[in-house]
Amino acid sequence: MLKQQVERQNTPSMEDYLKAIAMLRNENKVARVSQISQKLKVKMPSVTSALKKLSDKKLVLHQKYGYIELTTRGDKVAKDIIHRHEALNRFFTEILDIEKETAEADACKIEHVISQLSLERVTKFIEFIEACPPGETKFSKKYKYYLEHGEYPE
Amino acid sequence: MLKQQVERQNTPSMEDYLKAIAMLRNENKVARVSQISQKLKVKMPSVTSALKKLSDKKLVLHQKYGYIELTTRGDKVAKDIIHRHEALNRFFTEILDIEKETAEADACKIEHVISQLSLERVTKFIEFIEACPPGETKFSKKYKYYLEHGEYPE
DNA sequence: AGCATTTGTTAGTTATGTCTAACAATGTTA
DNA sequence: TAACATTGTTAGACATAACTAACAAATGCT
Repeated sequence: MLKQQVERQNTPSMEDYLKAIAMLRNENKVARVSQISQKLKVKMPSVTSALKKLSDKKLVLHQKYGYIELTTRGDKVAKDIIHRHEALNRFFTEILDIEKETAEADACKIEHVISQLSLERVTKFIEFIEACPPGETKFSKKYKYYLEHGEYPE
Repeated sequence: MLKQQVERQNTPSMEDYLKAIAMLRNENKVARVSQISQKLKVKMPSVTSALKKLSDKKLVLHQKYGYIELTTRGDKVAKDIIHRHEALNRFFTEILDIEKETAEADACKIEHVISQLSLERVTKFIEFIEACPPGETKFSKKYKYYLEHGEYPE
């Protein structure tokens, strides 16, 4: 799988910028400084300086007043983060039954720090729970019952 | 429960120091600068300056060249972090079957960023899995089978 | 007691990553 | 096209949290 190559010389902040750029590109076709600024809730000069850093690291293409694009490498990193985010988000909402906003917020933090291995296991765990065979009541259903009543369903 | 009072005006770094002090106190009776330094893998001047900050915030008691103690407030914060750590660690090792070192490392990161709500749900989830009624094979066993064989046990 | 070692502190540097204020380029529109 | 608004950049400040080098206190040993 070789995901190691993609990992952890990037700070959480850098990862957030890459993720934002990738998401804006999908939504709007182009990423602009103002939009990244809005999405990440930082001021524009922070974006400019982050872009400089990411350019130096060959993760984005950007020249003064110009459009912003991810390099192939940047895109790989962004996709990896988005993937981590989605796995965690699913785990929190679908398995732990956590409300959307909290799940989002937690995924946004944890995606930057969780190890590849744990993420893979989380993914497998979701698969496992969803793959529950027809005869049995889904674990998630049982868990939700347990959450409400404090004991196993009959 | 009022755990909110205890949360998130403390940086990850501060939380690490408080945790280390609490743990050393339990192991050794006294926390010393050199030991905190070793445990957190930072140099001693970093510890000194962190202690100054924590003193200002009334989380530790410390005077020059003297012993280091947690205040009541500091102790509460430390206990909360240790509790988060333990819950996450159990989840990773017992539920996801992740190896000790990775589980530890991930818990150490995630304990600083996970929300109270998600942590509570993780705890409940562990309870739920362990509380599996006598008749049924434990979920964790089934999951481990699934991990190895890629499909549900018969 | 006196010297050496260990432990702790101070001062000052560095790296991130944010911010504000001021300026510059771009775009819009009358 | 000139004026204005929006967008982006630069310069410089600030906070956090680490570091090294140099010094000071405490401890241990003979």
